[in-house]
Amino acid sequence: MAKTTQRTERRTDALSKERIVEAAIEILDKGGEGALTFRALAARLATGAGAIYWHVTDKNELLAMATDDVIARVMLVREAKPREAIRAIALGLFDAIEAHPWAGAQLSRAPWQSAVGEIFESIGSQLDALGVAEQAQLDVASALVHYILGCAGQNAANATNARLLPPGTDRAAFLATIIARWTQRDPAGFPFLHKMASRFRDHDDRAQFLAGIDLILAGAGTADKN
Amino acid sequence: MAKTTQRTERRTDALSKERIVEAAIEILDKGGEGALTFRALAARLATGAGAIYWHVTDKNELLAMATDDVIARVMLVREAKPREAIRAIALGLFDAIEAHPWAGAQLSRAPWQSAVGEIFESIGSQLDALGVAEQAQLDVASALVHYILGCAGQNAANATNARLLPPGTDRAAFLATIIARWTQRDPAGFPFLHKMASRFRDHDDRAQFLAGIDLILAGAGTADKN
DNA sequence: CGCTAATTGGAACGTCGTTCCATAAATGTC
DNA sequence: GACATTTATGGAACGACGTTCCAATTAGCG
Repeated sequence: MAKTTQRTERRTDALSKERIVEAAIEILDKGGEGALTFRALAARLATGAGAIYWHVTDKNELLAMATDDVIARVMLVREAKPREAIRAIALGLFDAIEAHPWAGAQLSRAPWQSAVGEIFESIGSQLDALGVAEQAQLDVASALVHYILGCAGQNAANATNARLLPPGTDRAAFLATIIARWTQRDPAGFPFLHKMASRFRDHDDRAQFLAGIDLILAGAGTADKN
Repeated sequence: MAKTTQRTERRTDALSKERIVEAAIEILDKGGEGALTFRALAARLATGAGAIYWHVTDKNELLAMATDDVIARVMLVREAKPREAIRAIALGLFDAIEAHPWAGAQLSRAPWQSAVGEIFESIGSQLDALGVAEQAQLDVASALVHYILGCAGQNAANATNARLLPPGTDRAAFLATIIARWTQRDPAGFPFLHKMASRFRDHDDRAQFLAGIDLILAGAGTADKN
């Protein structure tokens, strides 16, 4: 018996799921979501498109694996205080999605990905220690995850737009354009947007993201504990 | 002078932005996002693809207009109490997205759409009356909108999956499958998901969505006013 | 070495968004 | 009413994509 089931590498440059995902992430980071093509991937790996399909079933699977890969690196947070742990997880996700916007788009588009399961678990498992009643834990975890996914989608869209805009355009000008477009049709009909326009322009995305997390945690009745 | 700039209809079945958007919505509602094609649209309108491009610049624009159209019908809420107004807007959006899942996907993918501006305004303009401090209004409105967009994307994904699954599959089985897939890799590593699995299965999406809204409003310090 | 199964690379298929263009219909001008 | 001009139409054609197919190559094994 004792079949040597041991997998020996065919050759050093052999294709594998890992190498394919790695190359896909590089392409996505450099060129954005639209740049990931089986042809581009095949060119970068110096092979044909058909060979890739031997290791990967789908473009969906490929995107899912790339996203899981990028997100998993961030979920390793170990903070003692539950409140800080949740904030650290959230901020880690925010930074990861800012670095890899395509992953944000993928998360909000396919919320049943295993990465979302890990996010759910990481956040939810802190709620006990935070003092959230067991009855409310699902609601709180779900609200946090949905809020994070919403921000993820928005960040991804921002990055995509930034890629399409002339490179010199800065963020303030971009936001001003958006608000102008929103309010131009009926200037009197958008008092709130007008009131907020200035604050909108020079706000810090990251700080505002965190403010949303704190808002939800505060709503869970954990304002001044932990 | 007095040029008769008055537009007279070319003929009764003439193409127009309105008719195109209307047909697009019908296709999207019946067949989902993947069914909207310029060819399918041309067939339904009994014309050619090129003719559509005379009225519409892009598929993006088409999807944006369809989404704006479907969302605008919902933003007309007029409630006296600000808290109830926000809840009514949110629930209206939830129902609209459940009826037109493709619109949810589009919203979370393109958050600078004018529909999002209207959502922002509708919600934000209630915060004064709700007693939210002006300094916090942007944070609260932003958290609400992002949460809603996150749920929108998730609902859209659910609907798409439901379309792909065998028609008999019910929601409980689907959720059980997801959770099983999430937790199978390392059963001991996902205590929270296991603890929540049963509650996950038979929860009411709409109620949970509203719970998230209330959570954020509670965090804004408006728990027992209005 | 020779056999089988795993793996490769590239051609080919069908579909999509979009562009192009030769018409046709409405409008403006005399 | 006839002609020129703008507005609008519909279908052919282009290039890119995801995916499938398959002949050729290579690794493992007796």
